[in-house]
Amino acid sequence: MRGGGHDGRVSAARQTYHHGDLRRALLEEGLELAREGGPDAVVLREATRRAGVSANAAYRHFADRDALLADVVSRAQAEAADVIARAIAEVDEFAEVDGFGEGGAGDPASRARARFRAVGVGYLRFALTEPGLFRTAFAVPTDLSRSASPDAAGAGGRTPFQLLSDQLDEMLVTGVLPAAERPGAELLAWSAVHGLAMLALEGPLRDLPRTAIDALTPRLVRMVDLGLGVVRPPSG
Amino acid sequence: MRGGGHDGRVSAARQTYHHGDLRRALLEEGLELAREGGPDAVVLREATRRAGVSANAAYRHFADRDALLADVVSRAQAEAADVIARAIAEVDEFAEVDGFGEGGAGDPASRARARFRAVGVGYLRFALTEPGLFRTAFAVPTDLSRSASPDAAGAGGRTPFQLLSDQLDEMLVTGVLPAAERPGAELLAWSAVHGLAMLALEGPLRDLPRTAIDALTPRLVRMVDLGLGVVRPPSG
DNA sequence: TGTACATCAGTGAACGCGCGTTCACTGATGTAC
DNA sequence: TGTACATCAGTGAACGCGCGTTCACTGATGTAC
Repeated sequence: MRGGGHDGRVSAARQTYHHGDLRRALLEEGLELAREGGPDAVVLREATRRAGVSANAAYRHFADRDALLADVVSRAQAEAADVIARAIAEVDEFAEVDGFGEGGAGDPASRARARFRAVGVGYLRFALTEPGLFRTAFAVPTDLSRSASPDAAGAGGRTPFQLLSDQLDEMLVTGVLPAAERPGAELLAWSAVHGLAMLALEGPLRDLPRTAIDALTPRLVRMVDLGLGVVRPPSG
Repeated sequence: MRGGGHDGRVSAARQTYHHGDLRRALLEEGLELAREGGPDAVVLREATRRAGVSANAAYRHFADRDALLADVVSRAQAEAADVIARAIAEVDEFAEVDGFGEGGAGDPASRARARFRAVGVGYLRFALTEPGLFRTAFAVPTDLSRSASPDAAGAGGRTPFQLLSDQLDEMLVTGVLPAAERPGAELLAWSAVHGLAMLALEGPLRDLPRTAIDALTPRLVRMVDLGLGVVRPPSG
């Protein structure tokens, strides 16, 4: 309520000459465009059109189109973090209800593994549920490094990368992950889930039915989990 | 020599009214454009410009821009297959020279593993050496399914996917890969290397030095190898 | 061997598209006195 | 409480860009007789 008398989304037909919160409105429209069509769909003119404002009004709030896109990327990353955090939380809830059965799903090591796998499951869930936002968050071709976007954090102020790091740390502490494998392990794990998402979204696997990808997900996170955790390689 | 008196690449200033082999020339220029700037850089007008021909001359040989791009994609995939096949061949050469030392690198199982890992090494080598072609071969966003491109085969008439399949079959035969893990294993392995390549090329890891990616490569293929090969998961 | 003619493979000009961005401007707001 | 004025946040029109694609055309080639 710090602004004027407006609250929330301002509809296309506005009364006042001044918009009141155009910056936020453009960001919101940009995010919606990204949701619908990925990063390339974040078009300045379309965002202003949807906000019911002239095309160049955007330049009062963003240096240029890339500045808007950079902010949209941050928001998309935050949404990804939320989905991943929720997947992790599901593991914990499940364990509390009936997870202490056979195999000892309740011990710290197993919990660490389950949470780690949940990061990958959440990542892929986000990719398949929100393909446009996913590509905006993690596959932006242009150079957006100038903005760096410190507010990319979603769940609990943590980025997707940090959520992944947290679980790897836990695996290290609980003895599931060899210390020698810890450095850079984020990138190895990230590569696997990112690759499946990209192949399914805009790669050669685009025509594969979504159920096939869903079936591959647990196998993929299992592969990463086990592949990272093996202490002594059998050969070479 | 079945055409006229021309041989190989025709230079920009050509003598005859008829080009002689414009289709091939446009394909070659298109491939070069892809090499320089990825799939988006495959621009019809630029290809004709470089071939020293008017813009619409292309329509005598390609239905539209996407038809040209589809053919370029096939060629890019063939180049990828060549690089991968070479990586596999290196393993064999290495084993013949001095590979029969400690650990038994010469036995069929180890050879199968080494060849399998070489597929990933070759894939990543291609991605980092020819980023433009790589993205053209494996990350084309548009829908190119109509062309299907049966001539995407490079080395020995095999596609990158087939080369990968071959090695997985060998792993199965030599007992390295459990039979239950074989179906769909291509996609799991492919995801890992594809993900690292995409993160490094146009994702959030774009600023990571190439040496860092090179250092990750052996760890990644090892992770996949071991993660796929574990028969009995320790938990859940 | 010569010639008429269909076909093929080019040309030059133009269209429409939608974009990002800039220009000179004007309506609304807030502040000093 | 009123007023002058700087500042802020919009407007409308236009520019230039490069693209894919279409149009009506023309030069070169090959083939039937």
